[in-house]
Amino acid sequence: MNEEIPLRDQILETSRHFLFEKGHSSLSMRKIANKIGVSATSIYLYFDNKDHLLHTLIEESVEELSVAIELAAEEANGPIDRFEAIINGYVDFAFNKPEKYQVIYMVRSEAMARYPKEKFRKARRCYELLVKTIQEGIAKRVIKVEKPMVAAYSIWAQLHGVVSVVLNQRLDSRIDRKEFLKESVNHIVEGFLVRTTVS
Amino acid sequence: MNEEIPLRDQILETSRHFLFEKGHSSLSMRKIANKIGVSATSIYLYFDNKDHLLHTLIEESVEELSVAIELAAEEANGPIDRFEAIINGYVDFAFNKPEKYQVIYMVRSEAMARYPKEKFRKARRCYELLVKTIQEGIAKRVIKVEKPMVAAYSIWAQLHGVVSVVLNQRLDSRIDRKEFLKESVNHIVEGFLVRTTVS
Amino acid sequence: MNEEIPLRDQILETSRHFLFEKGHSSLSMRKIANKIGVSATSIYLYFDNKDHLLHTLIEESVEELSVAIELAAEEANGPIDRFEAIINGYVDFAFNKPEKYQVIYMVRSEAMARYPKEKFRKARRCYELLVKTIQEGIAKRVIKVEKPMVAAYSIWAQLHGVVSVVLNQRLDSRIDRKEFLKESVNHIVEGFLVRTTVS
Amino acid sequence: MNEEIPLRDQILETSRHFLFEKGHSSLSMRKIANKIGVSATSIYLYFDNKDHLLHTLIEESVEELSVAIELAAEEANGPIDRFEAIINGYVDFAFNKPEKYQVIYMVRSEAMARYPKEKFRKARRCYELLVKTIQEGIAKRVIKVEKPMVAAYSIWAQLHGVVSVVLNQRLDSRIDRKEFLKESVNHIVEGFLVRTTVS
DNA sequence: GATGAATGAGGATTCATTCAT
DNA sequence: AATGAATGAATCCTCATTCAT
Repeated sequence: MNEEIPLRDQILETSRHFLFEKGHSSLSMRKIANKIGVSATSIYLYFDNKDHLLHTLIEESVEELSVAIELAAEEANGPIDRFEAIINGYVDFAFNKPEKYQVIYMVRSEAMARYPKEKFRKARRCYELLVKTIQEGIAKRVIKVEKPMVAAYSIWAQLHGVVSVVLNQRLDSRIDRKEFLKESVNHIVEGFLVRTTVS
Repeated sequence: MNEEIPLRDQILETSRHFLFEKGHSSLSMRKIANKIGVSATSIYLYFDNKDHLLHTLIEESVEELSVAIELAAEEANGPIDRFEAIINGYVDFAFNKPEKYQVIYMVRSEAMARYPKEKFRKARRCYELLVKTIQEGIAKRVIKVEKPMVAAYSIWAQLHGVVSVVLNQRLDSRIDRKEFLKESVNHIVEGFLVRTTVS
Repeated sequence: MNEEIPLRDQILETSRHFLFEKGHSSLSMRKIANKIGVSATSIYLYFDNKDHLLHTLIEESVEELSVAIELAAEEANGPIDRFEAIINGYVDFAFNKPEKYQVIYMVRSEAMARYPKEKFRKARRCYELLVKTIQEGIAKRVIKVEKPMVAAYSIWAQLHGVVSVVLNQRLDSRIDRKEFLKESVNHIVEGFLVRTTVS
Repeated sequence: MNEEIPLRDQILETSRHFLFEKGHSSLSMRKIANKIGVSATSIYLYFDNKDHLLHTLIEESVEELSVAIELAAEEANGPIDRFEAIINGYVDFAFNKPEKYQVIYMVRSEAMARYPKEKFRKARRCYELLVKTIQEGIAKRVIKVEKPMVAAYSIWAQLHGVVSVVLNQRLDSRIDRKEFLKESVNHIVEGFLVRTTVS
């Protein structure tokens, strides 16, 4: 591999790759090391143990997703614009960096159980941004939602469902990915917006 | 464990339990056997190997979900009723038999790659029921959808997203499960129905 | 398999087949039973254990080889004729019933260590016939050998070497089996015979 | 065991020992490790798997036998001398390093089927040396053979038969090993040599 | 005669991790 | 900063054998 890239990053990158391609249970320290071309011991110079590696993976992905969404949101004007920016930011991240996106959801219970609770809060940052945006929309009467928190979580959950189906290749082969995605996101969003063009 | 229950069923039950609680990668033949209180060898009397066990698990869950949905659909009158029955059937199954529901999605790529393709088709049975129901609804002008197949898949994906969030305990603790679920399902469904009570 | 054949014989036959095709280490009671289409337990109705089965296998092969050679020897007139009959009997048995022949040599030390010593003596029956024949030949001045016992063993060993090479498929592909065999046997025998056609 | 000897060599040595004493089917990675006093895992630091270990064993034995014979052949003058040197080289190797000799023939079909074909060719090196020597002998009219290739293979097969009988302890206890060997080799060789001392 | 259910021991192999260098 | 050697525990799976029926 490219020798310019710091080993730590190579480890994270390779881990993500394995996780994405082969799933959690076939991620092994040795395989990572072999793929990179270093000794397995070297990984321990950067990560205390496998859990630490996995947690770092999650943490960095969550952080990157948060930043991506925040960046997208910043450029938006007005709540509707920002609302859509957040959703598109989420979907775009998922498809542009699927390996990083998957990490957030793939590493399940076992590793998660040992994941420091406080770091979960970070993950909520952009969720709270969504809640705030919805509340603004309500105030400006452009978004129609009863419970912003519930709506925000629901949107997130639905988006995740839609994105997962595509990324996990569970989509029926007769359906066009892009069309499916556009339609689905549209459907998720539309119910929340106040119809401006009533005849 | 209860000695009345056939060992084969105990194995399946225990496997599901492990899968649900600890995730795919910590499901081992030994652990299953130990939990039940039999030798690991005994499992091989009922299943050729771990793959066979996992595939049986998936197969039975898919079958049970299909039957549950079909049963719910049968009792319905008219496309809208049936549309809602299918969706409720799905959600109810997920919450009444979460371990069985999870199995369908949890056992990922590795094992799936070796899962006989023909059995996937069975899984589509209730998906096709949904498509047909939507098409009927369109014919009767009670459902408004451009591409029934895309819509059906989208609904399924969104439902799965919503259900997963709850089952995986990723829901914000301040949000009430039931409310979240009701609101979400409502939101997923409503966009498709032709508004009958327009003022 | 043919239901006419007694199970005991089917077991022996199948065992020989496995031994010949796959070697000693992949001969398992279950595989034998599966191949025949009975339960593994059934084998124990006819054989106390695996050792007993193997020993029976050896014993029957040795017996059959002995009988074959004795039969061949009986028909011969005079020591030279009988000498050649014995050798041809050995070689013919090896090639007509290779699976039975191989059994005699294939099942090695481990099982042999537990093989009742007295049964080894049986195996010597035709060896002693050879010794006696040689001695007769010496008496009649048609065979020229200093130590009949040594010669007999040597002949046997050389024949086994030659036969093994062919049966184990270790023969160079450019060499014709039959020619190799004929030449080799010829060479082994000829040194012992008194040249009758000396000018 | 001696701690001076590299583990890799100890593994090979111990494997040979097991193979020789107990036969192929009771050679297990664990047993090897236990005998040496290391963990079974350690073997995998030097050999990819059991096959690799077995193949290495064969390869090294074949190589050593080849070298031994070539060395013996080099010192000889003239084809007859060399002819005998080769044969003696073979027999001497078998008796001086019986464990290494046995390896060449003992590891049968199963493992052999996966043995890289190209390495078989190496094994033929000294066989071809024998062929060449016979051809030289024919040219110089000291060896009388019609088909050198066939003869070479036949000699090899007969030698192997004789050597095996002794090494496998199948020799009648009343027969002296050395005498048996000397007589046998003599008998194998003599037929090929042109009688120089005709009266 | 024959079997199904069950098991303890052992098979090869992989794993995360440690330690001395 | 990096590694080679080593390991205990775990993985799936197969084996010969037993026992009740």
